[in-house]
Amino acid sequence: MEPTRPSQDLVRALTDEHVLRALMRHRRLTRAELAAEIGISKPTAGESVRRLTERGLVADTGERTQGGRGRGRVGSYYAIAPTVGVALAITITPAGVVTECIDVYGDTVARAVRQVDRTTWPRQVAAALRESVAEACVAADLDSATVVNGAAAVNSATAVGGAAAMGGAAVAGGAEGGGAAQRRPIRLAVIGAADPVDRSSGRLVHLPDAPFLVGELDPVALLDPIEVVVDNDVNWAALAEPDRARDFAYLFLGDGLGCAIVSDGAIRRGHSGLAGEVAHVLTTGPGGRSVPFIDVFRELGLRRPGSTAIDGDRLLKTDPADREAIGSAVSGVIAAIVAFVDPREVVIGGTWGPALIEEIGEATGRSPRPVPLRVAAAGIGDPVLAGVRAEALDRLRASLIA
Amino acid sequence: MEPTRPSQDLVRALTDEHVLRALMRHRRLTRAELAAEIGISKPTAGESVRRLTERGLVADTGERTQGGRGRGRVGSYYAIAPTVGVALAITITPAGVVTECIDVYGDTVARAVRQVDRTTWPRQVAAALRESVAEACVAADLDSATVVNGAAAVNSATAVGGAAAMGGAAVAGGAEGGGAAQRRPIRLAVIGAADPVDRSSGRLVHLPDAPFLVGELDPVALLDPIEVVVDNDVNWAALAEPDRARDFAYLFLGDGLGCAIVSDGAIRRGHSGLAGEVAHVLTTGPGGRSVPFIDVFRELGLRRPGSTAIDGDRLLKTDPADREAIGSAVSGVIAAIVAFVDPREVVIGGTWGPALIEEIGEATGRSPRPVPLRVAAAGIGDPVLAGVRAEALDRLRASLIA
DNA sequence: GATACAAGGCAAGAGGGTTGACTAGTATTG
DNA sequence: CAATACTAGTCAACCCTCTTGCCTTGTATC
Repeated sequence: MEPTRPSQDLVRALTDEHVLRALMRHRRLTRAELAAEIGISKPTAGESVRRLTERGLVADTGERTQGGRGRGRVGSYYAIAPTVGVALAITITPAGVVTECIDVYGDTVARAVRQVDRTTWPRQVAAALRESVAEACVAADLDSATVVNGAAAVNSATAVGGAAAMGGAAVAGGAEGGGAAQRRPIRLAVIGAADPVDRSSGRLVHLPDAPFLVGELDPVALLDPIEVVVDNDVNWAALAEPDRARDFAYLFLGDGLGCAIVSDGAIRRGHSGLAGEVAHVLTTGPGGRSVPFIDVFRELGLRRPGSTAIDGDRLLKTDPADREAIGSAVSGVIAAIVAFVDPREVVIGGTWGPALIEEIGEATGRSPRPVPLRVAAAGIGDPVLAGVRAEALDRLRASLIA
Repeated sequence: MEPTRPSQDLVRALTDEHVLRALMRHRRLTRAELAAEIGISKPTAGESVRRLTERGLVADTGERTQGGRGRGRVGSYYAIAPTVGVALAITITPAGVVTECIDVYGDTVARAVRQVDRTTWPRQVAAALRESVAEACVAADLDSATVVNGAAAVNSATAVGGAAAMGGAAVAGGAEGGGAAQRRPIRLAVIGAADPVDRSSGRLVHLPDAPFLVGELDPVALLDPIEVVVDNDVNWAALAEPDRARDFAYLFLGDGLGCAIVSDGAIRRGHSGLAGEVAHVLTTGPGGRSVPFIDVFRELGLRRPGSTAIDGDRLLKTDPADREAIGSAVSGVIAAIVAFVDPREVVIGGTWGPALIEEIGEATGRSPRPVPLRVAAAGIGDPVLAGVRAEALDRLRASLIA
């Protein structure tokens, strides 16, 4: 170790971080533009770009300025090097697995969907996950390969066959870069799964008597060399809510029951990651008896036969009395949320929750501490995937800056 | 504005912060010791001390080294300047008001206690708060004045009469320093009150049908020029728990009901500061009906007549059936805590809670997601005051470093 | 071709930090 | 009692990063 001058290192690191962030925002900038944008001098900007280029994080795009900018010398555009790699954003539901590759700009550069047959999914999910990732890998490699070297297409097509695509060329850290066609490594994966997730292991867990949709799965082991972050889909959906408050709860009422807790601006997961697993909260059941939330649906005969899931379709066809009973039960859960989380608002999502917001609101209005309710934002596309994407982008960017 | 060199300013600020923190830890250090402690060079330490002395944050204590340290030149001890001031740590309960002055080292330099008559407290609390603060101010001023100049004692004794002591000499920012006896300003106050506290206003609020012990009070207005932080006493008591987990809940079961939520290592207060107000959580009441937690005590006839408080003394004399009913009701509340907070453990405190931990534990053990219970640490002295002190110390230190 | 103008590089200098030598001052030791 | 050992603090020289001002380079316009 050389004597290390911590303070000076810190200053330099800060400058480099500013440059990287500016390039993430604007995609490409000349050194002069960087200086103006960040508020540093031109020589400093130039030095930082030189350092970052040496580290492989930044590259000259080859593009030159003169885009009708009038007279003056042409400038060189720099951008984040494509070789820094991508992140995977993955959602796992009973219906299938969706995998997307996103780059540092948040663009989706590849997408793969694997449907799973509902009746046999417990076995197929792991295979679907592997295949979906491999497929997205190939697509992303092709994408970058066609830019650098069209011939690489043949090479990566062979990787379709199996999981070899993952352990081989495209895994993070393996920036061998021997040939002309340098692959983009996968730096990390963020996964949203439609079941409770254990915080420490990242495994899907089956809570007693609670709906269990995807089944036993260990995504961390399946994607082994890659850094993997797994969490409940409801948490990710909450992350995607627009204009979200610093303190709110996202109550998901669908085939499964879930709740995301956002407190002081961040998702709170609890000790083992199971904060928001509402199945066993005591609430008012039919007849005014105190029962766990999930049992309300059993007692009303609304659980899917042979499964732990709630039958949302049949639930929506129940008579007013049952709907009122459900509204009352949900309002009991909301009372507990109000007591322990004190949210500014409660967002109601899921397949059947928004349809019952009238009944829920009426019951909540009668409680001693009413709270504003809101239906989850529809948005475009899958809100879970949107949240997973946002997290993947954040972490991908952070991994470059660190 | 001069051109400002942001990066270098940052480095200097960091060095000064390190020096201040080292002095807070060790109370007094020579410049050579500072350099060794922080890992900076001697000239840098000397420069930082010079800057901080100029800003009035650090002062030469007059003490010299040679405490049997063997041969060598004597060094000058520096310390945080006494004139930087103190913070107030205050607890407000139905029994009275306790005010302590603490310095940057966490030492209590003055203490004042004002008892309040239980039967007439609603009016007297505000007066008691004012008097208690004034008394502590005088004591603290005497303390510092005797060090600097004994004659100042007469001067501050006159301040006992009323709130003038606060608006006058001892208020933060007024570092007039005209005479030789420079007072220590009060930089801030942290208050623990035995009732729900509104997060935005700092006022004590009365939730419908919940126990209300202290009564309407606006501590922020009462201590006006000083920065004031007010929070529920249960939250502060949780802060004082030794070896606390990153995720736990502190359930307070006494005359009032309360719960502190610690998630990801910090106390979570919710949108309006009412997170943990458990009175209206639905739980299992006598006979298995779903009732709000607080109503369990009404139905069992355990609320104090003419008041909203729970009668802890009578509660402890109930028969086994009632105790079991209470244990069951508490376990329902704990089930909700487990669902929304997912704590590593639940700490039971308050006047009667620990006595019923057997019954509570038994009922909790039967739930689908049992959680370890623990009786709140006894500790020495008032746990609430300990937590308030800790927060006051933190904020006092932060106010110097910023 | 002369001119205007922007990108980028070079040289000088500011300001924080570090090193190493030096001074000052106190104990121990012969 | 003088020599010695040892420590606190300072000084001078230097490193590193950033900034400013000037210069060069190269393109577009007049």
